[in-house]
This record gives sequence, C-alpha cells and structure tokens, in this order.
Amino acid sequence: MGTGVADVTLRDVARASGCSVATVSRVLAGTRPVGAETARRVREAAERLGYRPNHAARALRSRATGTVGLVLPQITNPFYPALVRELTHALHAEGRAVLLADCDDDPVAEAEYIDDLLSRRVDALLVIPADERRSRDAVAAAAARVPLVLMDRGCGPGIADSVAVDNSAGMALVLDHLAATGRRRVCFLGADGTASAAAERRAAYAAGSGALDAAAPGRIALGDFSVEWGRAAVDLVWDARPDALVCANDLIAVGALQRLQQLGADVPGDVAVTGFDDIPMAALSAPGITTVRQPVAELAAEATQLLNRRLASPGSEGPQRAIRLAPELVVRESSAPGAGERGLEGASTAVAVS
Amino acid sequence: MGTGVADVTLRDVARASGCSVATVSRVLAGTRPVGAETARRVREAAERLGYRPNHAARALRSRATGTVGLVLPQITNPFYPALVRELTHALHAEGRAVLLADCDDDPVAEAEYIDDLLSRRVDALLVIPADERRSRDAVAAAAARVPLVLMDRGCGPGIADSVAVDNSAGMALVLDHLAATGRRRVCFLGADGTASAAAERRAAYAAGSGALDAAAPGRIALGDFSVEWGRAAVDLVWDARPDALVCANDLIAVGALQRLQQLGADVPGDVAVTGFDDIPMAALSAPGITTVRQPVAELAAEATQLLNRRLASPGSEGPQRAIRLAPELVVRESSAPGAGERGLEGASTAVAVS
DNA sequence: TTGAAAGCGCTAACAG
DNA sequence: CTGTTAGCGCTTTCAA
Repeated sequence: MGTGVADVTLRDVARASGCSVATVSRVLAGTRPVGAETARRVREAAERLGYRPNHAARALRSRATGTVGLVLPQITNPFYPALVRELTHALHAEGRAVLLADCDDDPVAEAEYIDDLLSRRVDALLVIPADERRSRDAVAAAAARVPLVLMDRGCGPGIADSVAVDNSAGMALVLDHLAATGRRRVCFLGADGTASAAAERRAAYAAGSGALDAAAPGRIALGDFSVEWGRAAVDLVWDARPDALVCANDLIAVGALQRLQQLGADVPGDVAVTGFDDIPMAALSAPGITTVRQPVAELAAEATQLLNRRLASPGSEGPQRAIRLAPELVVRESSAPGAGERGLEGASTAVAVS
Repeated sequence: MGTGVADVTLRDVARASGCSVATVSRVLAGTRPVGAETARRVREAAERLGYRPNHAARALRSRATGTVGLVLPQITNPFYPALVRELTHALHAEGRAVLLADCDDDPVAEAEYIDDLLSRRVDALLVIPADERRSRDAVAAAAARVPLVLMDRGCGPGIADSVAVDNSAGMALVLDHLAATGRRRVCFLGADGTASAAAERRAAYAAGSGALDAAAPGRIALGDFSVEWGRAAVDLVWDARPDALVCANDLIAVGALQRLQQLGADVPGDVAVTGFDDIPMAALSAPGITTVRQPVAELAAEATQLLNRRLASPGSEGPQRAIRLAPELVVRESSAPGAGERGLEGASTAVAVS
C-alpha cells in the first residue's frame, strides 16, 4: 500500500558492492565479461537491496524498450484470443513485453494506436490489419520505422513480412474430405470483400469444387464473417438442396447449423456443414463442426522469429517474407458420412486428420 | 522498410522554432503558460518536422510511464476478451497504454509477470488473480508499490481495491425468474474451490433456493467452471428429475444443455437451464441460454476510476474500496415458461429484464 | 514569459 | 577486466 519505497538504483548497488556503476551494469546485463568474485559481490548486493532495473532509463540509453506492440481489429473475435495467448507467451519467453491495442475494426483508430506505439518506442510491431485497403498507409509508414509483421490478414503486397495460414490448402482439405465422404452438391457460404482470408477461401472453393460437381463453383452466397450471415445464407441456398455447406469460417457455420436445425434438416444426414479456423465454439456446438484448424502456436512462433530476424540485422533489409502455414482438418460430427441416422453418437470428439 | 529515419527531438524543434528546449517542452506538454506567438511557431515546427515525443525519456524524467499492466489468468477464457476490450479502450481514452500478461492460470508465472511489469515501471496494475490464495503474496507486494485494482475475482480481504459483479444479486435474479415461471425442483451445477465467483454463487444459491423448494439447497453438484463438468454433472443430478438446472457459469450451462439433448430431454419443456456471465456462446447456443450478464463496460469504467483516484493522490492512502456492480438477467429460450412445445420459436432473441 | 542548467538511471565508448 | 566520462531526450527548478 502507499507510494512504495524509494527505488534502489545501480549506484546504490555499486556503492554496496564497492565497484563502479559500469561494472554493476555489465554484471546485471551480462554485456561483457566480469571477474567472478566481483560478479558474485554485485549480485549479492543487488539481491540484498532488492534492485530492480529501470527499463525507462535502459530504453532511453540503449534505444530499445524490449517491448512489442500488438495491434488487432477486435479481441472479441473468437479466433484472436488463442492467437494473442500464443504471441504473448512467445514474446515473454524472449523477455519482451507486449503492448496491446484493440482498434475495434476501425482503421482510423488503428492508425492512431500505431502512432502511439511508435511514440512509445516499441522495438517492433505485430499487426493484424483491420482493413485490407484502408490500413495500408499507416502500416506501410510504421513498417518504415520498425520491424513489422503482418498476421492473419494481408494488407496489399510488398508492405511487410507476413504470416498467415494457407487458406487455399485448408479449403482443399475440406473439399477432399467432402468428396471422399460422398458429398457432391456442395455449396459455399462465404464473405465478400477484399480481406485476404475472404478472398483466398473464396478462390480456393471456386478452383476446387468443380471436381465434385460442375455446378458447384456457381453455388455460392457471399456476406460477411458472422453468425447472422450464416443463418441468412442458408435460406438463400436451401432451394438448391445442397448436401454440404462449406462455410468460410466457423461463425458462418454456427449460424448455418442453427438455421438448418430450425428448418428441421438433419446434419450431417441430409447435409454436411464445415467451417474454418477451429474456434472453441466449433468443438462445443452440437453437432461438433468439422473445420480447418489454424496452427496458432506455429503462426505465433513464425511471427516472432521474423521479428527477431529483422531486429538482429538492423538496416540490412533482406527480402520480404510471406510465410504460409499448412492447416489441419478436424473432422467432427457435422460432416460424418453414412447419412440417415441422427448425429447423436456421442459428445463432440475431435478427430485430427492429416 | 529499413532502419527508419533519425528521430527528431525536442532540440530539433527548438532550433527550428528559434527558442529553447524548455519552452518547446512547455508548449507541447501544456505544462505552463507560453506566449501565443511562440506557441504557434513551436507547434508549426513540431508538425513540420514530424516530432514525436520520446516516452522513454519522459518516463525517466517524470517517473511516470503512462502505462498500465493488465494481468489475467487466461485470455482464452471466453468471458475475458470483452473485459479486456473495455479496459483497453477506457485506458487508451485517457492516454495510457496497456501491457498485457497472460499467466496461463499459473500463480508462479503470474508473480513473475507482475515483477516484470513493476520493473518496467507501470504506473498501475489491473489484476485478475489466478488463484484466490496462491496469488495473494505477489499481489499484496505489488499493491504496496503501485496502485492496484483487483478485478472479477477476489484475493483475500484487505489486499487492494477491487471491482466485481455482485454474484449474490445475480443468483437471486435467476432464482426469482425460475420461481416466477413455475420451476420448483431446481438444482445447482456449480464449482467448488475458494474462488470468489464460485463461492459466492454457491452461497447465494444455498441461501435463495429454499424459497422454491425446501430440498433445493441440497440439490447441488460441484466441479469446475467447464463444459466437460457441465456434461458430467447432468448425469449426477438427473435421477432427481429437476425442472431447472442453475449453472454457476455459461460454460457449465453449455455442457449441461448438450448432455440433456443427448438424453432426449426437452429444454425448456422438461427442464430449464440457466448460466452466468453471458459469454457470446450463451446467445449462440440453441436454444439460447438464459443467463446473468455482467456489466462489462461499467466494470472496466469503475476499475479505471479507482486507479485514477489512487494515481491522483499519491501517498494519501484512503480506505480500500470493494465495488460490486449489479448484473442483469438475460432471458432466452432455455428457461422459457409454458412447458411442452419444443423450443424452436425463432432465433435466440435476447430479452433484457431489469 | 523565457532560457540555462541540472539530472532522471542507465549503457557505451574509451582509457587504463 | 574495470573505472571514468559522456550523454540518451526530456522535465523541472532557478534565474533572468
């Protein structure tokens, strides 16, 4: 309680251990070799006095704050918490701290947050852009000042290093699975707009679904990445009597499933439903939703690795990298083969394939 | 791309506007009155040169970083993203930045994160403790150094200011609603342990359910706050043929609902199900789950206000405050009255009561 | 109202 | 290996 004790500084430790501040700094930061006995004395004194380095001073002097800014569109988007978790863990493991900014899907707020983070001298920036187009200027400007990695969504070509899931590969996994389990009249419930996830998944469906049925590439309905759209979309395509609904993400799939159940359709007996991302709700929905799991931990690891590479070689630019990670198909009840019987064979048991 | 431009400092602005750094500082920080014409020239120069204050230097000098640490148990707990969102927005609105630490439900990691944040000279700390008991020492020590507000969960009495929902009031809302809709054989699916949410909700059920049925306070099953437990708990209480399952949080309710549907029970016809928290899944479940909504934005506002109060009067301790906010009952299909007919009257339409 | 000067706590040259 | 000497960029006395 209260104002806290007067802080103990390097000088105090130096005095207590009978050597210079520089030596103490070297011992504690491990910058350069120091005599064993001196080092011991310093450490002992630091411990005893309860010394805590002052990061502000360190940052001012060494021009590095040990801090990374994380800018994202909406922490309440159910896919992001897991990603944030992995990112913060990966960064903390390297001794960095994470400044979080949720820009509420607003590119203007996003630009302000980026500006503020830069002003706070973050060493690097991790950005999930709010908008493919309208985020571009702010992101490009920021990328000119600090190492910056784009995650999950694109932001135009040539802006910065980026890490994302391979959306095409994911969609191919879904289509292969549906083909293998005898579905033919597939149908796509997607999202329009230029966001990379939306566009790539759309394109992959268009490219791959023709193998199941010549008319499949034409059976698409485009809205946004929401449950509401999933519900509405079912009504638009139901007349075509599809035997599978390929949804561009899990939220759409959840909505579609709800509407199908309202209509009295049997999932997966009459129609299979698949999602994308593997948010928690996909496993907890009844029936569990077959989906494409993003390799979240690996995405985070790649992103921090890219940052570290840039951080290590300041100036020497090197080519931009766009890393795409292969996703994994998670088969659940919503796409079980063998139509007819109601899908009540058990709780949502995830089966990882591939 | 690249290393970024050499930073422009106060000195540069001073030179460009023909006055001293002190004056520039005063103009830009608005600390003291400055001649109108001078101020204009300074601002113009700062703008033209693209001056960005260096927060590290400012922090070193003024002993305030404008930064708040947010420590939480698990960002993937579906209740927290909304809270994090509101907290970051509230703090950003005051010009503060948020350092995020997810301690993965581990009190040891939590203590380390708190230590690191303190070392980074956060002005204040917002903590959702991982464990009622084992978080106590680290939290108490931190509270002695900076203003600290406990959120959502308690951490023993007399540790720090705290903000949370009024769990008892929430449980009372649920019980009143069930009573009003004719439910009598109610049953509680809760969580054991000392965590305040678990204990308070448990106690409130014990205190209030007797009014419905003398045996109700005895019909309880205790596990943890998970979907899995919700599923399992149904099997433990189903023999008692309850007409309502009062769950200690929404995850338990989701699990209970799944198991009930597997058992062929009609919800809400045969049995009502209620949750607590109003996580997104509660609305999206089918049927939608009646639950107690935590006033997330208000919780965040109260917490930042408490911080500001402490920040404003350093030293003058003042009494600790424990703020409890009244929750709101959200009635959905899972507790609809008039038994019998299957709950398919429409999408999950939320009806806010009280 | 403004400027000069001191110094926050630390690290980085540069000598020794 | 260690100490001395300069500051990092800013805010804040203290004088003018």
